[in-house]
Amino acid sequence: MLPFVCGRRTLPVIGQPQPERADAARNRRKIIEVAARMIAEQGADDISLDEVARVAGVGVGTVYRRFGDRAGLVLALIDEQERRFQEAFLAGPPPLGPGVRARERITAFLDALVDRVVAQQGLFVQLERCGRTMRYSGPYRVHHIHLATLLAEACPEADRVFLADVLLAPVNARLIAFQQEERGMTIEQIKTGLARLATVVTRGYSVPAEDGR
Amino acid sequence: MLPFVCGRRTLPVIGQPQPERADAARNRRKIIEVAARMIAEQGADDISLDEVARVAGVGVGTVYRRFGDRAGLVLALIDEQERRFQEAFLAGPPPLGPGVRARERITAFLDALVDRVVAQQGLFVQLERCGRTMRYSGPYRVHHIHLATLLAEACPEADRVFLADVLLAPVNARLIAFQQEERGMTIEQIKTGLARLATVVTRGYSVPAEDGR
DNA sequence: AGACTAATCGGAGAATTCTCCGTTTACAAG
DNA sequence: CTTGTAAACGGAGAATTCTCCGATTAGTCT
Repeated sequence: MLPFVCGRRTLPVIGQPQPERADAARNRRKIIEVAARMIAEQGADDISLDEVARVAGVGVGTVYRRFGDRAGLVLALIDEQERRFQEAFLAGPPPLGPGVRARERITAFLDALVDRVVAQQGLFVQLERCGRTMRYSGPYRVHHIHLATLLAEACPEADRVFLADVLLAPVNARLIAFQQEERGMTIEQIKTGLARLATVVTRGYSVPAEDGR
Repeated sequence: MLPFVCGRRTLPVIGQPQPERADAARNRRKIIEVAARMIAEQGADDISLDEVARVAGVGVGTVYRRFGDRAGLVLALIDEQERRFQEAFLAGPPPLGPGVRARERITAFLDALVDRVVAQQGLFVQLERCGRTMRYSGPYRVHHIHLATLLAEACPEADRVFLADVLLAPVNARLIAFQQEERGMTIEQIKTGLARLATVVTRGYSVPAEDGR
């Protein structure tokens, strides 16, 4: 799976990445368009790549050449909104962007991340269903680095790499769906819970644990 | 998927659950045996149910009749060890079983759960790959109730239902695999991190959050 | 323009998951 | 032992994901 395809283009052996050929770029755009429309109409499940290819007027091989596999296409669709989100928390207005203390930004980030996941819930669920490492590729790594950086500022004592994984773990498309459907929780309740968690954690890690661990 | 199959037997319309017919029980056992052996030999990925059926000497239809789908078979294999684990934390010796204060049991439980997931890591990963609600079925619910009960004792102020989800979220086969392979963490480090998290959280939730949330 | 080459195209087909349904079998009642 | 019937069997086949490779085309170099 995904032997050479990475992000937008095939990796060159060495040197400058060459642009995609015109027909390839056209097909990429067309496939993304069609897939996005079909998902908007009938949900992210039950989308067969065969059908996407047929509607887009290309062969199945082309879909797989462009995106590697199902997860690759899903990730491409996620990436569209992801870029905007990343800009918001990296350079947008506070409290999501810089300008306030780290603790506040952590809460704002988790809050926005919940919205982010809910906005493309079906796609995020698909991402987990697919290729095995996709869950922790691309967007996850960016979120992790960002959160770990904020944690370093909020509680320097903590193991920020592990703690960032911990805080990101509950912001999971399937868990959120489960909490909504089976526990009857609202998004607001989930956000509130995460905010309190972040407060407790950032505060708690500033003092050593009682058993020294 | 899984229209009638639930746990070990087909649901009767009403009244006492009837035992499986002899041939059905024999096939169930044989399929589980064969699947377990194949997984021990070649890993949990790359197990085709067609092949399991062929080796077990039954038709594919039988496999699906017994277990509903791939996830059902995976869950059945998980259940074998799960029962022992549940006995251990419900009625076994402390600190996993009863006899010490809740905080200690929470740490012991997370510790044991990590071992539990690692012991059948491939199967747990499969479980997430498969049917969409399987991740939060069976074992998860039991773990959640147990942890929520302990949390109620350790920090009565907290929203124990949500908090239990939060503490269970990082004990995830794929996340652990990712932390091991890509972050170079050891199981020991993960356990230590979770223990500290549990300490911080149970301690922190005993006092109200600063912003009142 | 013409030709060369490397990238791309596309669909047939392999592998896999799961469904359907005609046939067979267990087992309980007479 | 026979018979009735509900349950189980099993394999053909539908649907889907992904691979392979001969045919085609875009872009470049004379």
